[in-house]
Amino acid sequence: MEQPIAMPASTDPSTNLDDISFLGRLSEALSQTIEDQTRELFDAAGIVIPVRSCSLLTALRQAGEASAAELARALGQSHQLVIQKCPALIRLGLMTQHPDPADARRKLFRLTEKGQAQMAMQDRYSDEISDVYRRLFAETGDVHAMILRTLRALKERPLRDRAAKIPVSRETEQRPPPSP
Amino acid sequence: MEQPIAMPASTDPSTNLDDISFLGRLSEALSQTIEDQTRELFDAAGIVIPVRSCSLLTALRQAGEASAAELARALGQSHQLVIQKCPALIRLGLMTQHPDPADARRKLFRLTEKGQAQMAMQDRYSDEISDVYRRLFAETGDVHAMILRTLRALKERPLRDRAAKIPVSRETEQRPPPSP
DNA sequence: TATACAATGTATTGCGCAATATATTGTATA
DNA sequence: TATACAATATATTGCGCAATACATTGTATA
Repeated sequence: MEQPIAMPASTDPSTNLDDISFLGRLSEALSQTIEDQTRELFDAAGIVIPVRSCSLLTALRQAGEASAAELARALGQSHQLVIQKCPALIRLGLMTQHPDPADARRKLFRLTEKGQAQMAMQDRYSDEISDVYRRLFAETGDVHAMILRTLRALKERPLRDRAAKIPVSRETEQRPPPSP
Repeated sequence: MEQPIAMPASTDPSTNLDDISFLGRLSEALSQTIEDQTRELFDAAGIVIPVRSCSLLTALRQAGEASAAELARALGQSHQLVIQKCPALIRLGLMTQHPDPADARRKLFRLTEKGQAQMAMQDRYSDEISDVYRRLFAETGDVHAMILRTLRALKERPLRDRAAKIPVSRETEQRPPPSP
Protein backbone atom coordinates (compact mmCIF):
# COMPACT_ATOMS: atom_id res chain seq x y z
CA MET A 1 0.00 0.00 0.00
CA GLU A 2 1.40 3.33 -0.98
CA GLN A 3 0.89 5.95 1.65
CA PRO A 4 -0.87 8.89 0.01
CA ILE A 5 1.49 11.74 0.81
CA ALA A 6 0.27 15.04 -0.57
CA MET A 7 2.41 15.54 -3.64
CA PRO A 8 1.55 17.40 -6.82
CA ALA A 9 2.09 14.97 -9.66
CA SER A 10 3.59 17.27 -12.27
CA THR A 11 4.88 14.97 -14.93
CA ASP A 12 5.40 18.03 -17.07
CA PRO A 13 8.25 20.12 -15.71
CA SER A 14 7.09 23.12 -17.65
CA THR A 15 3.91 23.39 -15.64
CA ASN A 16 5.72 23.69 -12.36
CA LEU A 17 5.74 27.40 -11.70
CA ASP A 18 6.36 27.41 -7.96
CA ASP A 19 10.08 27.56 -8.55
CA ILE A 20 12.30 30.60 -8.62
CA SER A 21 14.28 29.45 -11.61
CA PHE A 22 11.33 28.29 -13.66
CA LEU A 23 12.63 30.16 -16.68
CA GLY A 24 16.04 28.55 -16.37
CA ARG A 25 14.60 25.06 -16.24
CA LEU A 26 12.30 25.78 -19.12
CA SER A 27 14.99 27.11 -21.41
CA GLU A 28 17.14 24.17 -20.48
CA ALA A 29 14.33 21.85 -21.48
CA LEU A 30 14.10 23.62 -24.81
CA SER A 31 17.82 23.30 -25.34
CA GLN A 32 17.76 19.61 -24.56
CA THR A 33 14.75 18.97 -26.76
CA ILE A 34 16.36 20.71 -29.69
CA GLU A 35 19.58 18.82 -29.26
CA ASP A 36 17.77 15.50 -29.04
CA GLN A 37 15.60 16.19 -32.06
CA THR A 38 18.55 17.44 -34.06
CA ARG A 39 20.37 14.24 -33.17
CA GLU A 40 17.36 12.34 -34.49
CA LEU A 41 17.51 14.34 -37.67
CA PHE A 42 21.21 13.70 -38.09
CA ASP A 43 20.81 10.01 -37.44
CA ALA A 44 18.10 9.79 -40.07
CA ALA A 45 20.36 11.57 -42.53
CA GLY A 46 23.43 9.50 -41.69
CA ILE A 47 25.31 12.44 -40.22
CA VAL A 48 27.62 11.38 -37.42
CA ILE A 49 28.65 14.88 -36.37
CA PRO A 50 28.06 15.48 -32.66
CA VAL A 51 25.37 18.13 -32.51
CA ARG A 52 27.34 20.15 -29.98
CA SER A 53 30.34 20.22 -32.26
CA CYS A 54 28.59 21.54 -35.35
CA SER A 55 29.81 25.06 -34.85
CA LEU A 56 33.33 23.88 -34.16
CA LEU A 57 33.49 21.98 -37.42
CA THR A 58 31.88 24.84 -39.28
CA ALA A 59 34.52 27.20 -37.96
CA LEU A 60 37.25 24.73 -38.81
CA ARG A 61 35.98 24.32 -42.34
CA GLN A 62 35.90 28.03 -42.82
CA ALA A 63 39.43 28.40 -41.48
CA GLY A 64 40.76 25.43 -43.39
CA GLU A 65 43.30 24.91 -40.68
CA ALA A 66 43.26 26.23 -37.15
CA SER A 67 44.57 25.70 -33.66
CA ALA A 68 42.38 25.00 -30.69
CA ALA A 69 42.86 28.50 -29.36
CA GLU A 70 41.84 30.03 -32.66
CA LEU A 71 38.74 27.89 -32.82
CA ALA A 72 37.90 28.84 -29.27
CA ARG A 73 38.17 32.51 -30.11
CA ALA A 74 36.07 32.09 -33.22
CA LEU A 75 33.38 30.28 -31.24
CA GLY A 76 33.46 32.45 -28.16
CA GLN A 77 34.20 29.37 -26.11
CA SER A 78 37.04 28.48 -23.78
CA HIS A 79 39.94 26.75 -25.45
CA GLN A 80 39.76 24.00 -22.82
CA LEU A 81 36.31 23.15 -24.06
CA VAL A 82 37.51 23.01 -27.65
CA ILE A 83 40.45 20.83 -26.70
CA GLN A 84 38.11 18.57 -24.81
CA LYS A 85 35.86 18.10 -27.82
CA CYS A 86 38.59 17.46 -30.35
CA PRO A 87 39.65 13.93 -29.40
CA ALA A 88 36.13 12.66 -30.03
CA LEU A 89 36.03 14.38 -33.41
CA ILE A 90 39.37 12.85 -34.31
CA ARG A 91 38.15 9.45 -33.16
CA LEU A 92 35.14 9.89 -35.44
CA GLY A 93 37.56 10.47 -38.30
CA LEU A 94 36.21 13.95 -38.92
CA MET A 95 39.46 15.82 -38.44
CA THR A 96 43.16 15.37 -37.85
CA GLN A 97 45.79 17.06 -35.77
CA HIS A 98 49.29 18.09 -36.84
CA PRO A 99 51.95 20.08 -35.05
CA ASP A 100 52.46 23.52 -36.52
CA PRO A 101 55.91 23.57 -38.16
CA ALA A 102 56.11 27.31 -37.63
CA ASP A 103 55.18 27.30 -33.95
CA ALA A 104 55.92 24.33 -31.75
CA ARG A 105 53.28 25.39 -29.26
CA ARG A 106 50.44 25.08 -31.69
CA LYS A 107 48.75 21.99 -33.06
CA LEU A 108 46.69 22.54 -36.13
CA PHE A 109 43.42 20.82 -36.84
CA ARG A 110 42.10 20.10 -40.30
CA LEU A 111 38.99 18.41 -41.65
CA THR A 112 39.50 14.98 -43.13
CA GLU A 113 37.77 13.97 -46.34
CA LYS A 114 35.15 12.25 -44.25
CA GLY A 115 34.76 15.42 -42.22
CA GLN A 116 34.26 17.45 -45.37
CA ALA A 117 31.80 14.92 -46.71
CA GLN A 118 29.84 15.03 -43.47
CA MET A 119 29.75 18.80 -43.53
CA ALA A 120 28.54 18.62 -47.12
CA MET A 121 25.76 16.30 -46.04
CA GLN A 122 24.79 18.76 -43.38
CA ASP A 123 24.76 21.51 -45.99
CA ARG A 124 22.30 19.52 -48.07
CA TYR A 125 19.77 19.73 -45.25
CA SER A 126 20.68 23.17 -44.02
CA ASP A 127 18.12 25.06 -46.08
CA GLU A 128 15.44 22.54 -45.23
CA ILE A 129 16.12 22.97 -41.55
CA SER A 130 16.09 26.72 -41.86
CA ASP A 131 12.65 26.44 -43.38
CA VAL A 132 11.54 24.19 -40.56
CA TYR A 133 12.55 26.80 -38.03
CA ARG A 134 10.94 29.57 -40.04
CA ARG A 135 7.66 27.68 -40.09
CA LEU A 136 8.01 26.85 -36.42
CA PHE A 137 8.53 30.50 -35.55
CA ALA A 138 5.57 31.48 -37.68
CA GLU A 139 3.53 29.02 -35.66
CA THR A 140 4.64 29.82 -32.14
CA GLY A 141 6.44 33.15 -32.42
CA ASP A 142 10.08 34.01 -32.91
CA VAL A 143 11.58 32.40 -29.81
CA HIS A 144 15.03 33.00 -31.10
CA ALA A 145 14.66 36.75 -31.25
CA MET A 146 12.91 36.87 -27.93
CA ILE A 147 15.50 34.78 -26.12
CA LEU A 148 18.14 36.98 -27.67
CA ARG A 149 16.42 40.11 -26.35
CA THR A 150 16.01 38.59 -22.92
CA LEU A 151 19.61 37.50 -22.82
CA ARG A 152 20.80 40.96 -23.72
CA ALA A 153 18.54 42.58 -21.19
CA LEU A 154 19.85 40.29 -18.46
CA LYS A 155 23.42 40.89 -19.50
CA GLU A 156 22.87 44.63 -19.46
CA ARG A 157 21.15 44.54 -16.12
CA PRO A 158 21.34 41.28 -14.15
CA LEU A 159 18.60 39.98 -11.90
CA ARG A 160 20.33 41.26 -8.81
CA ASP A 161 20.23 44.81 -10.10
CA ARG A 162 16.59 44.39 -10.91
CA ALA A 163 15.69 43.12 -7.48
CA ALA A 164 15.75 46.29 -5.45
CA LYS A 165 14.84 44.92 -2.06
CA ILE A 166 17.43 42.19 -2.00
CA PRO A 167 20.48 43.03 0.11
CA VAL A 168 23.70 43.78 -1.70
CA SER A 169 25.95 41.73 0.64
CA ARG A 170 29.49 42.91 1.16
CA GLU A 171 30.62 44.43 -2.10
CA THR A 172 28.12 47.32 -2.01
CA GLU A 173 28.26 47.48 -5.76
CA GLN A 174 27.34 51.03 -6.71
CA ARG A 175 26.90 50.35 -10.39
CA PRO A 176 26.63 53.54 -12.42
CA PRO A 177 23.72 53.72 -14.85
CA PRO A 178 24.65 52.57 -18.36
CA SER A 179 26.00 55.61 -20.17
CA PRO A 180 22.94 57.37 -21.61
CA MET B 1 53.61 36.96 -35.42
CA GLU B 2 50.17 35.49 -35.51
CA GLN B 3 49.26 34.13 -38.87
CA PRO B 4 46.04 35.82 -39.91
CA ILE B 5 43.85 32.83 -40.63
CA ALA B 6 40.40 33.80 -41.80
CA MET B 7 38.27 33.33 -38.74
CA PRO B 8 35.10 35.14 -37.77
CA ALA B 9 35.69 36.60 -34.34
CA SER B 10 32.30 36.10 -32.73
CA THR B 11 32.85 36.78 -29.08
CA ASP B 12 29.11 36.72 -28.69
CA PRO B 13 27.83 33.19 -29.19
CA SER B 14 24.33 34.47 -29.76
CA THR B 15 25.33 36.21 -32.97
CA ASN B 16 26.59 33.02 -34.56
CA LEU B 17 23.72 31.96 -36.75
CA ASP B 18 25.56 29.64 -39.13
CA ASP B 19 24.87 26.71 -36.89
CA ILE B 20 22.06 24.21 -37.15
CA SER B 21 21.39 24.16 -33.44
CA PHE B 22 21.56 27.92 -32.90
CA LEU B 23 18.33 27.84 -30.96
CA GLY B 24 19.60 25.11 -28.70
CA ARG B 25 22.76 26.96 -27.87
CA LEU B 26 20.88 30.16 -27.29
CA SER B 27 18.37 28.69 -24.90
CA GLU B 28 21.21 26.99 -23.10
CA ALA B 29 22.90 30.35 -22.70
CA LEU B 30 19.70 31.76 -21.26
CA SER B 31 19.43 28.88 -18.84
CA GLN B 32 23.00 29.31 -17.69
CA THR B 33 22.65 33.07 -17.33
CA ILE B 34 19.55 32.72 -15.23
CA GLU B 35 21.14 30.12 -13.01
CA ASP B 36 24.23 32.25 -12.50
CA GLN B 37 22.27 35.39 -11.75
CA THR B 38 19.94 33.55 -9.41
CA ARG B 39 23.00 32.22 -7.60
CA GLU B 40 24.19 35.83 -7.29
CA LEU B 41 20.84 36.80 -5.87
CA PHE B 42 20.87 33.94 -3.39
CA ASP B 43 24.41 34.73 -2.32
CA ALA B 44 23.48 38.33 -1.68
CA ALA B 45 20.52 37.20 0.39
CA GLY B 46 22.47 34.58 2.32
CA ILE B 47 20.55 31.69 0.81
CA VAL B 48 22.71 28.60 0.47
CA ILE B 49 20.17 26.52 -1.41
CA PRO B 50 21.60 25.13 -4.67
CA VAL B 51 19.61 26.83 -7.41
CA ARG B 52 19.04 23.55 -9.17
CA SER B 53 17.56 22.03 -6.04
CA CYS B 54 14.99 24.72 -5.34
CA SER B 55 12.14 22.73 -6.75
CA LEU B 56 13.23 19.61 -4.90
CA LEU B 57 13.18 21.40 -1.57
CA THR B 58 9.89 23.07 -2.42
CA ALA B 59 8.34 19.70 -3.14
CA LEU B 60 9.81 18.26 0.02
CA ARG B 61 8.45 21.10 2.10
CA GLN B 62 5.02 20.62 0.65
CA ALA B 63 5.13 16.89 1.30
CA GLY B 64 6.58 17.24 4.77
CA GLU B 65 8.24 13.90 4.35
CA ALA B 66 8.92 12.01 1.17
CA SER B 67 11.04 9.34 -0.42
CA ALA B 68 13.34 9.97 -3.36
CA ALA B 69 11.01 8.20 -5.72
CA GLU B 70 8.07 10.33 -4.60
CA LEU B 71 10.05 13.50 -5.04
CA ALA B 72 11.15 12.35 -8.46
CA ARG B 73 7.56 11.74 -9.49
CA ALA B 74 6.48 15.10 -8.11
CA LEU B 75 9.24 16.87 -10.03
CA GLY B 76 8.97 14.89 -13.22
CA GLN B 77 12.60 13.92 -12.87
CA SER B 78 14.34 10.59 -12.69
CA HIS B 79 14.74 9.21 -9.19
CA GLN B 80 18.45 8.72 -9.85
CA LEU B 81 18.81 12.43 -10.30
CA VAL B 82 16.99 13.13 -7.06
CA ILE B 83 19.10 10.60 -5.21
CA GLN B 84 22.19 12.18 -6.65
CA LYS B 85 21.24 15.62 -5.42
CA CYS B 86 20.28 14.62 -1.91
CA PRO B 87 23.71 13.97 -0.37
CA ALA B 88 24.72 17.57 -1.11
CA LEU B 89 21.53 18.88 0.46
CA ILE B 90 22.13 16.76 3.53
CA ARG B 91 25.71 17.96 3.68
CA LEU B 92 24.41 21.53 3.60
CA GLY B 93 22.26 20.67 6.59
CA LEU B 94 19.05 21.41 4.71
CA MET B 95 17.46 18.01 5.13
CA THR B 96 17.85 14.66 6.78
CA GLN B 97 17.28 11.06 5.84
CA HIS B 98 15.57 8.37 7.90
CA PRO B 99 14.60 4.83 7.03
CA ASP B 100 10.86 4.36 6.69
CA PRO B 101 9.72 2.17 9.59
CA ALA B 102 6.80 0.96 7.53
CA ASP B 103 8.78 0.02 4.42
CA ALA B 104 12.41 -1.04 4.63
CA ARG B 105 12.99 -0.16 0.99
CA ARG B 106 12.20 3.48 1.44
CA LYS B 107 14.21 6.22 3.05
CA LEU B 108 12.33 9.33 3.95
CA PHE B 109 13.68 12.84 3.60
CA ARG B 110 12.63 15.74 5.76
CA LEU B 111 13.64 19.40 5.93
CA THR B 112 15.78 20.37 8.91
CA GLU B 113 15.14 23.58 10.81
CA LYS B 114 17.87 25.18 8.79
CA GLY B 115 16.24 23.92 5.63
CA GLN B 116 12.92 25.41 6.67
CA ALA B 117 14.60 28.67 7.60
CA GLN B 118 16.31 28.80 4.22
CA MET B 119 13.06 28.14 2.42
CA ALA B 120 11.47 30.91 4.47
CA MET B 121 14.23 33.26 3.38
CA GLN B 122 13.57 32.32 -0.19
CA ASP B 123 9.89 33.02 0.38
CA ARG B 124 10.73 36.52 1.56
CA TYR B 125 12.19 37.32 -1.84
CA SER B 126 9.80 35.25 -3.87
CA ASP B 127 7.33 38.04 -4.60
CA GLU B 128 10.12 40.45 -5.36
CA ILE B 129 11.60 38.05 -7.87
CA SER B 130 8.22 37.46 -9.44
CA ASP B 131 7.95 41.18 -9.95
CA VAL B 132 11.41 41.26 -11.47
CA TYR B 133 10.38 38.68 -14.03
CA ARG B 134 7.11 40.44 -14.70
CA ARG B 135 8.95 43.66 -15.44
CA LEU B 136 11.51 41.81 -17.51
CA PHE B 137 8.79 40.20 -19.59
CA ALA B 138 7.09 43.56 -20.01
CA GLU B 139 10.37 44.86 -21.35
CA THR B 140 11.38 42.08 -23.71
CA GLY B 141 8.24 40.00 -24.15
CA ASP B 142 7.00 36.92 -22.36
CA VAL B 143 9.83 34.51 -23.08
CA HIS B 144 8.39 32.03 -20.69
CA ALA B 145 5.12 31.67 -22.53
CA MET B 146 6.85 31.58 -25.87
CA ILE B 147 9.36 28.91 -24.88
CA LEU B 148 6.48 26.93 -23.46
CA ARG B 149 4.61 27.17 -26.74
CA THR B 150 7.69 26.19 -28.71
CA LEU B 151 8.39 23.27 -26.45
CA ARG B 152 4.86 21.98 -26.81
CA ALA B 153 4.94 22.41 -30.56
CA LEU B 154 8.20 20.45 -30.77
CA LYS B 155 6.86 17.76 -28.50
CA GLU B 156 3.72 17.47 -30.56
CA ARG B 157 5.63 17.38 -33.81
CA PRO B 158 9.40 16.94 -33.58
CA LEU B 159 11.88 18.48 -35.99
CA ARG B 160 12.21 15.27 -37.94
CA ASP B 161 8.51 15.25 -38.73
CA ARG B 162 8.74 18.84 -39.79
CA ALA B 163 11.65 18.25 -42.13
CA ALA B 164 9.94 16.60 -45.03
CA LYS B 165 12.91 16.08 -47.31
CA ILE B 166 15.08 14.36 -44.78
CA PRO B 167 15.21 10.59 -45.15
CA VAL B 168 13.37 8.55 -42.58
CA SER B 169 16.15 5.96 -42.19
CA ARG B 170 15.14 2.43 -41.31
CA GLU B 171 12.09 2.72 -39.14
CA THR B 172 9.88 4.26 -41.85
CA GLU B 173 7.84 5.92 -39.20
CA GLN B 174 4.41 6.49 -40.66
CA ARG B 175 3.16 8.79 -37.93
CA PRO B 176 -0.58 9.50 -38.24
CA PRO B 177 -1.63 13.15 -38.11
CA PRO B 178 -2.48 14.31 -34.56
CA SER B 179 -6.16 13.62 -34.00
CA PRO B 180 -8.00 16.70 -35.31
C1' DT C 1 4.29 -21.47 0.51
C1' DA C 2 6.89 -20.52 -3.50
C1' DT C 3 7.61 -17.82 -7.37
C1' DA C 4 7.49 -13.84 -10.24
C1' DC C 5 7.13 -9.11 -10.50
C1' DA C 6 7.24 -4.16 -9.04
C1' DA C 7 9.25 -0.54 -6.46
C1' DT C 8 13.10 1.46 -4.27
C1' DG C 9 17.68 2.67 -3.48
C1' DT C 10 22.62 2.32 -4.84
C1' DA C 11 26.78 2.15 -7.67
C1' DT C 12 29.13 2.80 -12.00
C1' DT C 13 30.04 4.85 -16.20
C1' DG C 14 29.98 8.36 -19.58
C1' DC C 15 29.09 13.03 -21.57
C1' DG C 16 29.44 18.07 -21.45
C1' DC C 17 31.02 21.95 -19.31
C1' DA C 18 33.70 25.05 -15.85
C1' DA C 19 37.69 26.04 -13.17
C1' DT C 20 42.28 25.49 -11.89
C1' DA C 21 47.00 24.37 -12.31
C1' DT C 22 51.07 23.20 -14.99
C1' DA C 23 54.42 22.58 -18.69
C1' DT C 24 56.08 24.20 -22.98
C1' DT C 25 57.16 27.53 -26.32
C1' DG C 26 57.34 32.01 -28.25
C1' DT C 27 57.85 37.11 -27.68
C1' DA C 28 59.15 41.32 -25.61
C1' DT C 29 62.05 43.78 -22.57
C1' DA C 30 65.87 44.94 -19.46
C1' DT D 1 71.89 37.42 -23.35
C1' DA D 2 68.89 36.87 -19.56
C1' DT D 3 64.59 37.52 -17.67
C1' DA D 4 59.74 38.19 -17.52
C1' DC D 5 55.56 37.69 -19.74
C1' DA D 6 52.04 35.86 -23.10
C1' DA D 7 50.09 32.15 -25.58
C1' DT D 8 49.21 27.43 -26.15
C1' DA D 9 48.17 22.84 -24.93
C1' DT D 10 47.27 19.51 -21.39
C1' DA D 11 45.73 17.27 -17.09
C1' DT D 12 42.88 17.18 -13.08
C1' DT D 13 38.95 17.93 -10.51
C1' DG D 14 34.21 18.88 -9.75
C1' DC D 15 29.28 19.59 -10.98
C1' DG D 16 25.01 18.14 -13.26
C1' DC D 17 22.68 14.98 -15.81
C1' DA D 18 21.60 10.39 -18.41
C1' DA D 19 21.85 5.50 -18.74
C1' DT D 20 22.71 1.07 -17.12
C1' DA D 21 23.02 -2.55 -13.98
C1' DC D 22 22.21 -4.49 -9.53
C1' DA D 23 20.64 -5.63 -4.76
C1' DT D 24 16.98 -5.35 -1.54
C1' DT D 25 12.35 -5.37 -0.16
C1' DG D 26 7.54 -5.52 -0.76
C1' DT D 27 3.40 -7.26 -3.33
C1' DA D 28 0.74 -10.21 -6.15
C1' DT D 29 -0.07 -14.61 -8.01
C1' DA D 30 0.26 -19.57 -8.91
